[in-house]
Amino acid sequence: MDAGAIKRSLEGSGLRCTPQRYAVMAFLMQHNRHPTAAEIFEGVNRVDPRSSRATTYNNLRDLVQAGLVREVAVEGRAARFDAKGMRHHHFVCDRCGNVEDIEWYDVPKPASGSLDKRILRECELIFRGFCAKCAPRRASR
Amino acid sequence: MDAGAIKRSLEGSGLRCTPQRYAVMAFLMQHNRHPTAAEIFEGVNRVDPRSSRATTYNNLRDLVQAGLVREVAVEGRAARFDAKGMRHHHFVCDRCGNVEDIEWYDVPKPASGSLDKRILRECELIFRGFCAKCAPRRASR
DNA sequence: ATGTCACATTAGATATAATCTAAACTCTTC
DNA sequence: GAAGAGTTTAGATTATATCTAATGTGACAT
Repeated sequence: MDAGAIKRSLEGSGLRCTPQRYAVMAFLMQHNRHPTAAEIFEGVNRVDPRSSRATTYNNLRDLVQAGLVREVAVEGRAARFDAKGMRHHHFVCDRCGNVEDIEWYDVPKPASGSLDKRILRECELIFRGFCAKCAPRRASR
Repeated sequence: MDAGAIKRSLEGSGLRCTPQRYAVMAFLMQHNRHPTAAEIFEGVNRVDPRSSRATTYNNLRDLVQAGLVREVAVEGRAARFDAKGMRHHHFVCDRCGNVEDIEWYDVPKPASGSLDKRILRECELIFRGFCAKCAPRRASR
């Protein structure tokens, strides 16, 4: 996705394309490592248009509300974010905590009885285990 | 699960059955609402044997390590916990943030190609949408 | 071109969640 | 009853996120 496309998707969601907001979005699209807010803040400021912490958080909130970014559900302290490109599931490493993408495939819905009156919007799979880097060393813990 | 069973499962995992630790475990077994650490702390102290915050966190960590308790993966600030009884999936309400259980059913594993060198231990589904209480009011947001 | 208004950004203060520290306590075993 | 591993404690500290109030910015009607 190029610069114009990011701009259009922001404006299509009723958000101005400010340098700070653009930078957050662009950073997320280049990194599919599911960075934390702190990493995004740092990464965005390593380039140039210095953005404050509050702005980074504001923009992440706005982007999530606009549906352009997803907050990834993982246990652990800091929230992690993910540009909503291709759908995918997540793999969380028990040892190093990294979150990786797993190719998307459809998941069977629960029986309508167990859903009850709930309205289902989406679902996501979380796998756990050892990532490729940690698997060989899994003895130490 | 009665008092003796909790005691036995703690000791079976090499953990002493202290009043504070017992209380955390018992609280989690009575509430399948996936309380946060703060709620557990409060709930445990509402009864009696006053337990400090650090102890509550220590015990939660120990119980998770022993495999008796699961830390639930949800986005949002505070970690949530879950006594590992029957397996189940989770439903997170977009509006009120509550986490509810969905009856367990088996989930197809990813193609071994997309797993690569990773070692898979378990997987969990997270559904999102509106819970039964919020579904009728879903317009306001 | 300029006044205005909604939207954005900022630094720093504040709130919230989790962990650390060092001392004290409590079993169990000898 | 001394010793040692494991546990608990209050309070300090760190990490993460949000709030505040002032300022900046751009679109648009006049």
